[in-house]
Amino acid sequence: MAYWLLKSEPDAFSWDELKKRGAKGEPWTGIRNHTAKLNLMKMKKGERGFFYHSNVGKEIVGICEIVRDSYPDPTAKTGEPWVAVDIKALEPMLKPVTLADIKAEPKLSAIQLLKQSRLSVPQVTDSEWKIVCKMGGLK
DNA sequence: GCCAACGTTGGC
DNA sequence: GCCAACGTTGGC
Repeated sequence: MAYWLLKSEPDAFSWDELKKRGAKGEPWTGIRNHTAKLNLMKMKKGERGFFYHSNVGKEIVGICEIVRDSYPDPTAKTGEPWVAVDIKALEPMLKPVTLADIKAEPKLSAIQLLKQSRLSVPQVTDSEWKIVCKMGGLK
């Protein structure tokens, strides 16, 4: 079981909007970066990710679940290699975990979110996942 | 194949 | 609004 972090600017697509999609979820399209694409391709149905609001908020607001393995991104031009997955909202953080919180936690100093701040789909390790869940008030 | 120029992302 | 990081493009 791998864990992920999905960045979204809430002005473009927020956690609340994802929640409104319900169990059907939402296609996660528009990734145009090869590192992020490789991560999308590794995602398997049933795996989980943190939903992070970039720019506005800068905090992890909830947990989402991958509900469909990667498939060709319908918003890509023909012949382009980009892929998408579908995700749905699983549960909100009881307390959002901010970027400042993450930076202030020594155990999270190696998290890819901090190491590669521009990567829109970084991976999260098992131990990082547990720490952030705890910080967010979840078991 | 190198590297300068440029564009984009995202934190501050 | 600025700037650092970094990916991409294009000239050589």
